[in-house]
Amino acid sequence: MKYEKFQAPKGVREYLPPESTAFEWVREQLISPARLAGYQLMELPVFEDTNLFSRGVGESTDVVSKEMYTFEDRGGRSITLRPEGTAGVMRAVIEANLDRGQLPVKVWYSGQYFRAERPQAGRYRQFYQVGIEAIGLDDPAIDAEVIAIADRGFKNLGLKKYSLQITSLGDAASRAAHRADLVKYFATLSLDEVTQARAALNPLRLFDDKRPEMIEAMKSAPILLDYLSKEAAENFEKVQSYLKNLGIAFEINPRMVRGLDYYTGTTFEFVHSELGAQSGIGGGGRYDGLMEILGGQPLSGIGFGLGVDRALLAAIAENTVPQSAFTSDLFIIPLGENSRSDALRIAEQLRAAKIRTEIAFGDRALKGAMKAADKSGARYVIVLGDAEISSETVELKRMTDGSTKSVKIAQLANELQRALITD
RNA sequence: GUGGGCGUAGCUCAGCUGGUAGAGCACUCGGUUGUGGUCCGAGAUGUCGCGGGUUCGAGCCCCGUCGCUCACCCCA
Repeated sequence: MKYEKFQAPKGVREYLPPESTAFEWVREQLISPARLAGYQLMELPVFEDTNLFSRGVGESTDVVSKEMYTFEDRGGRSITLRPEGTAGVMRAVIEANLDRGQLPVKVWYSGQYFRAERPQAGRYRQFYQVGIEAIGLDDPAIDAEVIAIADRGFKNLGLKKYSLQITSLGDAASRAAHRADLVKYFATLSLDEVTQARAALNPLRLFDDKRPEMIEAMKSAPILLDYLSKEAAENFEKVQSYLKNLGIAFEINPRMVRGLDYYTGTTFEFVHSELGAQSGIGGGGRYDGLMEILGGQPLSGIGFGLGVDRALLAAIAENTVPQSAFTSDLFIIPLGENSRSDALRIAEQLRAAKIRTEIAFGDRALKGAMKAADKSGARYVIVLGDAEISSETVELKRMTDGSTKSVKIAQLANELQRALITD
């Protein structure tokens, strides 16, 4: 009787050895700048009350209207697997009253997110993001710092073929004035029903329409940047000057539209040129009303989410991933049943001394075990048989040149530590 | 959700106009008794994604299904 095999659910991306090493590296490079800037970890649930997202992210977004993994739990609650990170962070900050303490609240997070889309290059149903949020202060210098942290993450990866686009969605007054004129402008166009519906939900979305005739039609549409209030315009100017001073290249893209409704003010996106259709490797922006909408104080915040999967694809495309598979310092080959126990004990002691140690398991011939040691990339090898155990001495073999040296087992840790430094 | 391409050994793939499967790499063992990387030799492995149909006969044709992939859409 043979059992049927299982497959991973559709659209999930898994990282197995040896590739997982690269994934781990990318994630670390992306988030380390945030740690260095004083952002602290927030570890949150992957599922939340469905309303948190429909209210926070916005009903008009595709993310909420057709991409959420929503189900009822055993208590009859409507639960949704998180499609993005910011709403959950806000909920936790409000719930724990972190916004009553010193501001800004600076946090980072990392984990998987879920959207029920058709899978594609760089687009998965479960994907990984790292992100940060700086909550509670509306200071353009924070905007610049947040962008700089994201940019440093990509620089850490060695990426070059990416660009930063920024714009400002202004404050409430700016958007209201613009929206009125935009709707008037749409009336002069003959839009099909679907497009009209999108425009009704969020007029800005038409700027993202990729059909040639729409791109043409939107060319003379009023631009939000021209409607910024004096204060919003000044803020945006400051952000730009800070970025210039930081030496971070950017271009202003007044037609940029983000997929989440909560964005206001400074908004940005990192785009990589070698990734095909799914080119966004990260993005974020300020969200003035989000916290209040979610039942908290009317505080502003800004943050970003960076795509770990896509950043990895970008690093692969630019060939910047280091070849750093795990290699051990010492490979122990026990010969015969008697030496197994000693091999385990010696390995344990060496690891306690931070020496990376592997053991050849199973009943392989010595030749096969040596081969395994060689392939593992181990720098030294010892064979442990009856003779070695009774003499308490092993031949420490250096794999690079095959040379050996007699070493007392008790002295192995010291000897290896010395040898590994001078090598 | 819509459309195109694909699905053969662990991996990369070949398999001509239908006649019941191969290569390279990897893997295991060996080249005399306890020392790797080269070389030589030997060996194991597939319900040809799954289900149904056409046919004397299907990996090759048809339908369905699952998955992968690319694009639309959308976004990380």
